[in-house]
Amino acid sequence: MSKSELVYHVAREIRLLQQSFDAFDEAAAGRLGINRTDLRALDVVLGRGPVTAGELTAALRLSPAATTTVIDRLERVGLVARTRDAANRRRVLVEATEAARAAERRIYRPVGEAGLRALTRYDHGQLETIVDFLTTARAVQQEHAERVATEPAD
Amino acid sequence: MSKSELVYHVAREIRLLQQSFDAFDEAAAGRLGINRTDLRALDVVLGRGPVTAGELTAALRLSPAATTTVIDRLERVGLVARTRDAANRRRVLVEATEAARAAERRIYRPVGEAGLRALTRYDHGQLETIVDFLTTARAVQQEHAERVATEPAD
DNA sequence: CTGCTAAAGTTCGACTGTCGAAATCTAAAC
DNA sequence: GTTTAGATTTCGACAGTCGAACTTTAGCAG
Repeated sequence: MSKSELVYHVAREIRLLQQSFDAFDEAAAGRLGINRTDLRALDVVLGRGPVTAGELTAALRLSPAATTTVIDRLERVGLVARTRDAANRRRVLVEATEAARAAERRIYRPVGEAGLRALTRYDHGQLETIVDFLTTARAVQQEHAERVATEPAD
Repeated sequence: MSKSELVYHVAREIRLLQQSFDAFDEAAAGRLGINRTDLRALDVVLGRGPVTAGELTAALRLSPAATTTVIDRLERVGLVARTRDAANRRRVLVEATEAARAAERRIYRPVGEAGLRALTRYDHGQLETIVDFLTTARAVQQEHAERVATEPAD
């Protein structure tokens, strides 16, 4: 394959990879009977441990009002528990339940392990190339997201 | 950096890359004054040329009803034109306007070019590694999306 | 032709997720 | 002890999506 063909493939594969992540998230949300926003919230809670409602608001970039209902929904299906912070009773702490951690194991662990296994196929230099590529791609993407967001409207 | 550190970085960078794509789409939608669904629809129309409402419904995985309103919104802001197919007057053809193509040039072309430039830094073998990585990652992701979607509920 | 059935979109009413503003409850400052 | 500020929730309104019913057009059987 020529270099320009490879470049074309990279562009194409990136799109497909995005779509496959999307499909995975959709499947995970469906499996848990929750929507995508709630899944993102659960991800944050599972990843960072007990978190305040305010932190969740910031992490999800939602309004405080919306975050309240997100927590309500997750609590109602038993994936999250709400407790008032003993040290500062204005705060609400949101924590993943055992059911949520079990779901995490069932859903995310297998794909994580498969990912790691797949990466063992690459040698050290190849992994460096991959990391470099991912970092560069992200930098380009962020730079242009910034440009598009700030550019004059017309 | 050790191999296991590199593997860790790959996982982390993938997450960040996803987020940066998300941020870019958000910025693009904001710039055009439309929502994310409408942006996806516009993407399809720009990419495939004139498309029927039914094809759009399939591509976006929306209901026909929702697709109608997507087209309504895009038409109202002048990014898309609706015409009845002369050959089969039940069909509605949706076509990108010149304004939409101009927006595409302003928003997407610079990032596309930057992406291509960035890829020229890699030699042939490195590009092969990158393509292989992307293809593998997608395969893993798709396989597990399938698993999660079909697995028994508990 | 005529009438019937299927196809492609649209309209309508209901529901869900999100928001801004006002309200509630708690902590801190004076 | 009253006031001010902080964290979350409640409330009313609005946008996006859906399923079901409806409209228009095509294709076909008689």
